[in-house]
Amino acid sequence: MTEQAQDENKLIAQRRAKLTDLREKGVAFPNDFRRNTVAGELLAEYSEKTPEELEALGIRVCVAGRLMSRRVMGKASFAHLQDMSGRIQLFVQRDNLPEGVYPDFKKAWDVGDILGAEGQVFKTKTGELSIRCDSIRLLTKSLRPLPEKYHGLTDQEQRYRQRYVDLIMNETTRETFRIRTRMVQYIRNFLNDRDFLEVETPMMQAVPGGAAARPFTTKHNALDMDLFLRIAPELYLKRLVVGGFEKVYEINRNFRNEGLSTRHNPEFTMLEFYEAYTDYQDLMNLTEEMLRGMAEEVLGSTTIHYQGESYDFGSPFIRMTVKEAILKYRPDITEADLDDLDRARTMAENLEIPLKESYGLGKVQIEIFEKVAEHRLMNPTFITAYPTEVSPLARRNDDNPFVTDRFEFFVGGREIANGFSELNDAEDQAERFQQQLNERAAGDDEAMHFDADYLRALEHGLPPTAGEGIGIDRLVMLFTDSPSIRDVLLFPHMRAE
RNA sequence: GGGCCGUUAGCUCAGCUGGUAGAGCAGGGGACUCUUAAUCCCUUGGUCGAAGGUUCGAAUCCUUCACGGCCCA
Repeated sequence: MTEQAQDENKLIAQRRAKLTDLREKGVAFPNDFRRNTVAGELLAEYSEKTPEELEALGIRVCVAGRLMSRRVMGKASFAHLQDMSGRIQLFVQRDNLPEGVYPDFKKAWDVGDILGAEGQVFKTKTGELSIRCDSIRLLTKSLRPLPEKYHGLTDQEQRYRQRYVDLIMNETTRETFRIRTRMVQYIRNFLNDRDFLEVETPMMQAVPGGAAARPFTTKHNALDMDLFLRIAPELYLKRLVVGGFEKVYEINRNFRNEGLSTRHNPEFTMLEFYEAYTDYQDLMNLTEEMLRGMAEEVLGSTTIHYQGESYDFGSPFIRMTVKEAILKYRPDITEADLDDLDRARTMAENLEIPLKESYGLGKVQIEIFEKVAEHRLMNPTFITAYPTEVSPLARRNDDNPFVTDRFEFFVGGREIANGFSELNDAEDQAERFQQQLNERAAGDDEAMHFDADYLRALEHGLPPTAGEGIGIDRLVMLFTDSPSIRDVLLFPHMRAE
C-alpha cells in the first residue's frame, strides 16, 4: 500500500470515480477559462446598486473559484464561489444553461471543486448580489471533502499541518497572513523612503555570528566543509557598512537550534537594519516612528488589542534603564545591591535564579531583570544601558564603560527588538570575542565564535553606526492578536506525523 | 525537561459507575425554480491515536509510546 492510500475513504473514492468519468469525456483539467473580475471587486462595485439599476446595467462577468456551498431546490440552485478576494453567490437554473450542464452541477460536482461561471450580475429577493449563470464549468475536480461548513476546521494540529485547508476554510487565517505581508511591506517602504538599501547576506556561514544561540549545522559536500545556518545577519550587514553602504537592511530568515514553544520556531524572520552616523537614541526614535506608523497604516489605530489587553502605540514609548526597571518592580532591592557582585548574587539566589560560577555582575543583573521586570513591560518600552558583559557587539557607554549604548524593546512582556550603537573599535571587539571564547570554553555553547574576518573588516574602519534587529513574527503576533507563533507562520515547524 | 488536558465517521462533537459505538453536517437515493447552517423523507459510513496489560467482556480501567494544546522551567 502506498502512503497516500492509507487515508482513502468512500468519499474520496466517489470523487475519484467522478474524475475518471471526466477523463473519459476529454480534458479533465482544462486551463482555457479566463475570468474578468473577482468576487470582492463585484461586491465593492455593485453592492449599493438597486435590483432595477443592475437590470438596466446588464453587466456580464466571468468569475472562477472554489465551490464552498450549494443549495439545490429542484431545477434551481444557489451556490457560493470563493476566490482570493471573497465570495460571490451564483444562481444556477437548469433552464438557463445548456442541456446537460445542470445535472452535472447537481451530481457530478462537489463542494470544494474549482468552477468557472459566466452570467449577469443581479440581486436576489433577499438583496444578495449574485450572478445568474448561463454558463458554468468544472475547472478542477477536488478529490478530498472539505471540513464541515458551519464549524469549519478548528483542530489546531490540522490547521498547522494542512494550512491549505485552513486557508480555504478560515477567513481569520487569511487575514492574519495578509496583515503580515502588509506589515513587511510597510517596513520596506519606510526604510526605502529613508534611502536604506535592501540586501541579502549569507544564510550559510562558515562562522555563525551576531547572536548568542545554538546554530544548525550542515555540510557542503564539494568543498568538504562544515557550514552553519545563520543565527543572525548582523556581522555581514556591518561589513557592508564598512564597504560604504551606509544604510542597509535585510528582512529574512534566521535559524536557531532551540526548543519549540508558542514564541519560538526554529526558523523565524528578522528585520535587521544599520545606519551610519547615528546612535542608539536615534534608533529608538526611528523605531518608535516606524511602529506607530505601522499600527496606523496596517490596523488603522495606535491601540493594539492583544489577548484581552490593550497596548498604546500612540503615546511616547517608555524609556528606562535595566537598573531602573529592576528598582521599579522590586522596591525592596537597592541600587547598591545591584552594583556589588556578592550582594547581587545573593539577590538572585533569593529570587531562585540559577547562576553559574562564571557569571559576572552584568550577567547577574540581566538575570534579575529578566526575572522581575521583563514580563511586566506591557506598553511599548525601551530598556537601555545593558551591561557590556552581555552585549559583546555593542559600543561601550562613554561615561560608564560597564554598560553599552544598547536597548531592547518590549511590548506585552515580550522582547520585540534589540538595538545598539555598534562597537566599531576593532581592538575592543577582539577582546570581546576573546571573552566569548573563554565563556565557550567554560561550557556556554551559546557564546559567540571568534570571527577574524569580521575583525579585519572593522580594522578598515566601521563609521559610527547604530543597528537593530526586530523579530517580525512576534510583532505580527501582536498585531494580529495571535497567541502562538505558529498562527503567524504559514507552515510552522511540526514533528513528523 | 515537568505538570495538566486532549486524540471516537471526511469535519464538529456525544458516548455516565466496563456490556463490542451515536448525533449534526458532508456523502448516497428521492422531492423541491429566491436559498444562504435551505427545507422534507429514506440511507451508507468506524483499526474509538498505537502497543501491551487487567477482565468472562475495554472507546471506557492501568502501563508505555506517538502527536497536539495549555501552563511552568
